[in-house]
Amino acid sequence: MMGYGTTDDLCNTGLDLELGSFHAEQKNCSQPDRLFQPIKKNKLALKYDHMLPSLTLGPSEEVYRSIRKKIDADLQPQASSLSAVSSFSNSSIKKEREFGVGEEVDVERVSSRVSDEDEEGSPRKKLRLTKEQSVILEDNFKDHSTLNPKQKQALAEQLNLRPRQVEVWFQNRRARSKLKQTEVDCELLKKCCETLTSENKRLQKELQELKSLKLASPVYMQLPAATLTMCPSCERICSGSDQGSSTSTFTVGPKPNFYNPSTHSSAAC
DNA sequence: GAGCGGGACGCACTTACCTCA
DNA sequence: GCTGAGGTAAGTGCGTCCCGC
Repeated sequence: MMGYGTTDDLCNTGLDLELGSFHAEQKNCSQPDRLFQPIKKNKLALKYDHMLPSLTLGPSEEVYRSIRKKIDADLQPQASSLSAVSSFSNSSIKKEREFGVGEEVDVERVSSRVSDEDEEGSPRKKLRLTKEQSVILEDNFKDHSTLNPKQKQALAEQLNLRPRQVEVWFQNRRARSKLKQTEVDCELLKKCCETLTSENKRLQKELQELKSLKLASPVYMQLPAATLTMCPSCERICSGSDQGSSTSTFTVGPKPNFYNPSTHSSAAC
């Protein structure tokens, strides 16, 4: 996202933090996605799918365990690295993942928002993505922070996850990214605020000094202000028209930082 | 062409689970 | 073993956009 300048850049030339542009970027990215319309499904059915009684043709938990044991023994060496290491902490959900990948993909084509909750309505369990899966997802996120349905599907197949899981991961990743960016923005604004505060104090002080100076010696104040410059190193105010002339300089103290870089020339001192 | 309903999608907020100190 | 904090996958509700009628 957008290039951030240094704190100094921001504070000296105006604030340009572009807060919120991440959002805009997201929106723009997501627009083309909608050109691709997947097969649609009734919204209500979608929303309450997980509450409907379900008929499954899968094995019971006990049967599953025995089958699982055998499959583990038979297929362990051939299992893909991704599916083998990625795991839910709950065996029943693990069953769903490892037995029904092909079916799940078909279901997801119909709806990307079907709950991952298993048919028995058991409480959700947490999937931990493997390091490899995370790395691949991160790589894809670097390329594009949003996915179109085709990309989602492809990635899901590559990672042996459900498209919904890929979608959720991207959503959460975008949220994390935004949060992180907000923190960075916040820090920048803080620093900027501090800089402006100190600058304000300094200017107030200078104003006070100039006011007292005006009262003390009104002579040089009769000169047009635009013709006055001050060298910060030697602390002398010079008339712009006769720079270099020692007769027209005024020494002011203690340390008024009254200096215009655009008109300043070190030769004036 | 305007209006409307529905689907898809993203985001904000929240919950629930897991890990670790 | 218990506990609280932090991380994160997943659920929910809402707003917006697009499309078909």
